[in-house]
Amino acid sequence: MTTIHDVARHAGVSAATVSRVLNGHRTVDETLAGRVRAAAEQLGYQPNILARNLRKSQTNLWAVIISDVNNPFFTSLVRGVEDVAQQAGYSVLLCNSDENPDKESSYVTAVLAQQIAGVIISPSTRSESIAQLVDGSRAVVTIDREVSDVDTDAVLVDNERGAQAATAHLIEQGYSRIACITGPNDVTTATSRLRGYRDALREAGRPYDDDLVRFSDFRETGGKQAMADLLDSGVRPDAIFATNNLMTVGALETLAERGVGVPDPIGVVGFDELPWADLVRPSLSTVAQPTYEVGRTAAQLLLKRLENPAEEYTTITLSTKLNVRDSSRR
Amino acid sequence: MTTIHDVARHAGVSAATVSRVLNGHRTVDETLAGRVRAAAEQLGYQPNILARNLRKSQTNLWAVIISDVNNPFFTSLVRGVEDVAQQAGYSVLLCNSDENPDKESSYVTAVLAQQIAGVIISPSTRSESIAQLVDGSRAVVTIDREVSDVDTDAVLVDNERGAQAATAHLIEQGYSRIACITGPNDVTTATSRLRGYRDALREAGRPYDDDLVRFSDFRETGGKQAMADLLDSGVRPDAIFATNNLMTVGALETLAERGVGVPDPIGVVGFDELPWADLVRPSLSTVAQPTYEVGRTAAQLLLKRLENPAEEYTTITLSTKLNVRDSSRR
DNA sequence: CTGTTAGCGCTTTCAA
DNA sequence: TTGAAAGCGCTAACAG
Repeated sequence: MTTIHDVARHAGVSAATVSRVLNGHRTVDETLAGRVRAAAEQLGYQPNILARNLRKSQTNLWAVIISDVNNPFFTSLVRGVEDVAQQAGYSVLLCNSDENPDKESSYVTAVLAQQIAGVIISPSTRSESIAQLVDGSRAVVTIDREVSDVDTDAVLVDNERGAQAATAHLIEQGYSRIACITGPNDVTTATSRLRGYRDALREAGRPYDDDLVRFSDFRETGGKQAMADLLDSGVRPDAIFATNNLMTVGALETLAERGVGVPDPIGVVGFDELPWADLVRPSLSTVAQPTYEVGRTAAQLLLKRLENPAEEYTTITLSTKLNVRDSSRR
Repeated sequence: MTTIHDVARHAGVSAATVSRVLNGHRTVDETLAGRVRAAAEQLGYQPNILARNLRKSQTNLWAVIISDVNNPFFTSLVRGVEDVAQQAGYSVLLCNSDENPDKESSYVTAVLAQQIAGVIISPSTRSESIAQLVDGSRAVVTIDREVSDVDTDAVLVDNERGAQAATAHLIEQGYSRIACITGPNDVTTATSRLRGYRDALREAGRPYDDDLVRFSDFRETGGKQAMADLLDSGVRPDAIFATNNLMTVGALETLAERGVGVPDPIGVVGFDELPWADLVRPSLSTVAQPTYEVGRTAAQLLLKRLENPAEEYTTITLSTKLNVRDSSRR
C-alpha cells in the first residue's frame, strides 16, 4: 500500500505538502503541486480514509434513519439522498427504526459512536433522539415529520394542503359522507392531514363528524381494521380519505373482501403515491408526495450544514400533487 | 471524551490490559478484568471506532450493492441483510448500481478504499468488479445472479424450477400458446428462467417456439414493449410468463392499454412477488422468491466468512413458491 | 509557501 | 499475565 509518505518522497516534498495539494488546502506552488499530482497518479496513490477519519474525528458517512425501507415512500426518498451523497463523496448508511423508539435510539447511539458526519432522520414520536444527535453536534436534517423542542434543518411536505385537496375533490365528486382514516394523533403528519380534511369540509360548508374519523397506526392492518370498523359501525361512509399508503392498502383490502365497489358506492383517495396506483382496477387516486425530491433536498441541506455549521436553520416545505384516478371519480 | 487511557488509569492498569479485557482477548486476571469493566462502566467509556478501524485496517461496515432500492425485490432483501448485520454489530452501506457496470465499479473502488469489511452484491453482467473485490481480499457474497470465473459464497434461488412450475401451471390451465418475456441473455437469471419455461413445455410434449420468446431488459418499459411486440407480431399468444417483476408490470400495462382481458383471453404469471399482487383485479399470479431470506442467508454467509476466511465457498440455493391467483386461472 | 513535529486512540508485538 | 512502546496514515499547528 502506498502512503502519503511514498508520494512525498517520490515528488521530493514533505507529506504535509502532499496533503495540502490533495485536499486543495492553502496555496501551494504550482510546480510542486504538479510534481505531487504526477507522483500520486504514477504510484496510484489512494488516501487511507480510515487514517483521515481518525485524524479528523469524523467519517465521510451519512446515516438515513427511517422506519422501514420496505415502504415505497422511503425507498425513493433514500434514493434521492444517495444520489446526492455519492456525488459529494459521502456514503449512506441505512437504518430501519421500525417506528420503534428504542431501535431508533440504539441507531442514534451507533451514529454517535461511529462519528458519522450527518444524519437524515424521519423521527419517531419522541424527540429525545434528535436532541441527542444535535447535542452530539452531528449535522441533522429531519424529514417527513415535525419535531418540537429541537431546532434542526427540516424538509416537510405540505400535508395540510394535500389533504385538503383530496377531500375537496371527493366533495366535488358528490360524495357526502367522507370518512378519514388517519394515524396516531401524536404524529404531526397524521394531525396535519386530518386538519386539511377538516378544513376542506368547513370550506364546503359540510359538517365535521367525529364518528367518521378513525385514528389508526399508519400500518396496513390498522387501515384494514379501521375500514372494517367504519363499515360495521353504522356511520355509512360513502368515501374514504386514508392518510398514508399502508392504511390505504389496508382499507382497500377490507373493501375487496366485503365486495364493496369502488368508486361506487365508496370512493377512495389515499395519501402517498404507490408504484402500482395506475395498475389496480379501479386505478387509485392519491396525493403524491415528491419523495425523491424530499430525499434530494434533505441531502442538499445536510451538505450545506456540513459546509457551514453556523448558518440559520431552514425548513423547506414541498408541495403535494393530487393524482385523480378512477377510485374517486363517479 | 474518555479514552482507553482514562479507563486504564482509573482501573490502575495499562491501556493494553483494558483493550484485552474489552475485546475478550487472551486471559486476563479476573480481578483486574473486573476493575477494568467497572471503570469502563463508571466513566461511560465508548471505544473510538475510528481509531480501532485505523489500527485494524478494517471497518465494521458492510456494503450491499444492488441495482436499485426502488425495486421491491431488493428492499426486502436489504432488510434481511440489515437485520443480521445490526445484530452482529455491523452497519450497512447502501449502493445502487443501476445495472450500470461503471457505477458498480466505482462503488467497488469506494468499498476497497473505505476498507469495508464485507460486501453483498447482486453482480451486473461483467465479473471484473467481483474479481477486484476478491483480489482486494474483501469478504464477498454474491446474490441473485451466478458469476463465472470467480469463486465466492453465493445465495441463489432455484430459478429454473420456479419458471418451470409457472409454465406448467399455465399449461395445466389449458393455455396453449404460452409466450415468455425474459431478460438479457447474458444474465443468468434470465437464461435459467427461460430454461425452466422450455423444460416445462418439453415435459408436457409441447413445441418450443422461438417466436413466442422475447429477450428484453428486466425493466418496465422493456416488458411493455415486448408485450406490444408479441401482440402485434401475429404470433397470438394466449398466456405470458414474464421473468421478473418490472417486466410483468410493463406487460400488464400494455394489456390494460389495449383492453385485452386477463386471464381471458390472455393468462399472466410473473416472476417475483409484488406487494400488491393480491390487490390488483384480477389478482396476479407470481413466482415468489424468498427475498428477505436471501438477504438473511447472504448476511449469515458473510458473517461466517469474516470469522473464518479460509473456509470452503458455499452456494446456497433457496426455493421459490408459486402463488396462483386470478390472472392465470380460467 | 513549505517542512517539521506532534498527535488522533487504538491494538499488538515484545520483553519482563 | 501484564506493561511499555511502537505505529496504523493522516492532518494541522507552528516555525521558518
